[in-house]
Amino acid sequence: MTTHAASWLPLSAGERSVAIEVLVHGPLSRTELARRLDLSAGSLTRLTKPLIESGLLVEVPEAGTPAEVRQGRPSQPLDVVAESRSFIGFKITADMVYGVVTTLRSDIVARLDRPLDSLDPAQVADVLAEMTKELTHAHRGLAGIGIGVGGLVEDRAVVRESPFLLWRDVPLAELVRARTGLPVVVENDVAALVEAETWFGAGRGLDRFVVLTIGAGIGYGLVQGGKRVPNAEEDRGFGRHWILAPDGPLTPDGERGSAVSLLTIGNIRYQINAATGRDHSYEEILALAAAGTPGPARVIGEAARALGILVAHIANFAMPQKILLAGEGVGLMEVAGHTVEETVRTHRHPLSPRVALETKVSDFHDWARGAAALAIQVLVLGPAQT
Amino acid sequence: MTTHAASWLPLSAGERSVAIEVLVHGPLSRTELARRLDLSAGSLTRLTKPLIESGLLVEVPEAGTPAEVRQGRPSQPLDVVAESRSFIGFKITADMVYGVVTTLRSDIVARLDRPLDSLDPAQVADVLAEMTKELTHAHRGLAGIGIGVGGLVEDRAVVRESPFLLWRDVPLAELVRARTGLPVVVENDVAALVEAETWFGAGRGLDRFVVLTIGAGIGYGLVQGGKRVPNAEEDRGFGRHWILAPDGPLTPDGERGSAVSLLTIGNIRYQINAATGRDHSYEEILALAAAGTPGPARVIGEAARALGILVAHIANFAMPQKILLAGEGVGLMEVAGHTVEETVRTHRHPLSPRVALETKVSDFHDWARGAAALAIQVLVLGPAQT
DNA sequence: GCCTGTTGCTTCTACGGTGAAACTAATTCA
DNA sequence: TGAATTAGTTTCACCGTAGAAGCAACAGGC
Repeated sequence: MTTHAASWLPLSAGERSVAIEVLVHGPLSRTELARRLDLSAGSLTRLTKPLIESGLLVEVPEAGTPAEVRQGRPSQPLDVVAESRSFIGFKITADMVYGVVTTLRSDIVARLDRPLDSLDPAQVADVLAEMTKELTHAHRGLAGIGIGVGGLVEDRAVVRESPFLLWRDVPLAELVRARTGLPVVVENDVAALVEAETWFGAGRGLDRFVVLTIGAGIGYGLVQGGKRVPNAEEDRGFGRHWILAPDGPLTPDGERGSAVSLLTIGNIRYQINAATGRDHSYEEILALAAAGTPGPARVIGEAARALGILVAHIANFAMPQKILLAGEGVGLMEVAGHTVEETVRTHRHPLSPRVALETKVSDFHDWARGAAALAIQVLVLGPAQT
Repeated sequence: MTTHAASWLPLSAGERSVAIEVLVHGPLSRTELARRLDLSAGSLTRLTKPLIESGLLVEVPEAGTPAEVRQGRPSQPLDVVAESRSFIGFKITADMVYGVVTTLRSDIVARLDRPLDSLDPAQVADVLAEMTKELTHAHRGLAGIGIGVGGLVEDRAVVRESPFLLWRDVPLAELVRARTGLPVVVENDVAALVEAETWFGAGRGLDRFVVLTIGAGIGYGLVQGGKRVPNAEEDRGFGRHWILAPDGPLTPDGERGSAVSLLTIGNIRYQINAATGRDHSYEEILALAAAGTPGPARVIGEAARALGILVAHIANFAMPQKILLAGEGVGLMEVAGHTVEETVRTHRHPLSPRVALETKVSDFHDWARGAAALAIQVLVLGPAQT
């Protein structure tokens, strides 16, 4: 079970679609795969054989449902050998690198963080290489590295511009590849999270899907036809000009009443500080709001209504089958989720279906996991597609 | 050149893609087609041969550009014989039926309107059959009929519910087919317009495309991956709950400050009437606003700003490559287009690309043309796909 | 005028992926 | 124990495709 990643890379189109279907949708029998992919039973025997021989798939002993007793020969589900390959994901912030090791299924099996003393690209690459080395000891079969960075990334390799890291035109993928010898994929952090959720998370199998992240900034990712719509020009300037409440608060960052002003953690803290003169953490503010303290309750209430309007707009105009709210700043859903849902309702046609809204408070390891998922994609699909 | 539509219907997947490419993107040489469809030159010879033999395609004598002198054997462009088939499109309103005859290219070659005395389905079908008969005399090779109806349409055949026509569960396609013997496609009018624009109009060849219609109501059509996203549940209730100006006007129809209140023809006239006590036509109001008359100028200005916000939202969240404004109520673009564009800009990130906005004041014949285009699609693609 | 280079299209052939049908395998049920 | 049922395999014939070679039609240089 030692790795030689290239051995299963040259997959034919048919094999690839089988691999992806099993990878994303869990154990599936050949018959079920034939149904889903619209192929004949014979083709499935042919396509699965090399995948099993290469060790990517295995026959598993009939997934858990002995309750359902059916007549006839029992099916023989196939599953990916999730542990056969490992992937590393990094999320780089201004002062820390967060790292995870995941399986082929994008399950996190290890975490490792490291402070950043310098933002010099070479030194950052050194840190990543050291972390990789450390992780290699514990996890065999490392097949690739994914790196998520806030900023504009080109060709999944070069950081064209990152205001947070003060980088311009840094060939990060090459720097890390040279130090580790592993294939490296670099991507904008939001984009990576969106891809990961599309393949392995809330957006699994969906055609139209939106990820909205709230944290230090606002992130927006649109998926259609199972593919993320690229939006090269914007990167993370999202939400600065999405005016949700024309007479909303004025903050240091973002237009008056914009999504950024109303929803980002920094600006919510700023509003509380401006109103009370005291500095509170985001969690404290949520707790105060939940307890009914007037100031925080007002700010959080306003944020919830703004979020409701935002979600309604997304649902009305992009028509996704599901919207995922992610990031560190979606805690307000717990405190004011009902306000959000109510606001969504008033901004939607009564006959339109309820918006499938999923909330996932994510930490930096989730962002790192997103980057690792990208490495999985590239390895399975080959560098070309996606 | 007489018709037997079925003769070229059983197209293979390859032939169909060639037919569509030529149909939608004008005369193309075999080499150019090979490039676009990613096929070999040999395949193109094979695929085009039966299409030419069946009379769907012809070789045309090198399209107009003698300026461009290239070395080597000149290419031999192929084009559809647009006149080889005719299609009828109908748009049914509460008091009129608007009809057009189009070519395969969706060019209108004739128009014919008829008042409706009764809304009884059978009598309406009688009128349509009569009009069809009349049109048959002048235009040979009639291959199909498309019908656009405001309301909810199922399976492209049955009008499930139309508040305008007071219909429920009317099998209109069957009624008309039985009377004419021609294949009939029924569709919601906005959906038909969207399809037509996607194939033959502003959205030609685009992946992501939005049509926003303004008239008696608001219509919204989203196209992704070249396909219209179905939105069965809503039909034409669009925009009633899209709040664009929270303190906007209150009207008989639509929520306060909604797109419907601010933009539809009826509600703009209502606002002017409420303010001045006098009744004006939409065109008169636009003229008054253009002349600077305070009341109309204010209402139209407010409408333009609302439209700008709406367009910005669509651009921000659905990220289309182009937005088409259509319908009878887009005349305000001529009067206040700059206000719209300016408002769009302030609601978008400065680095995001300008929204490709196209305006097309359409009359009822354009709606009928949309329905005819649907008939073309169904005939070329076969009844299954789309 | 003629040769050459270039580009477009056609013909022919070998190949690979596909489904249909016949067959084997493993189970339930009577 | 055998019939019915469902899963998976093997074999084979069939297309659709690309690739190579060849033919066709033009421009440019001599």
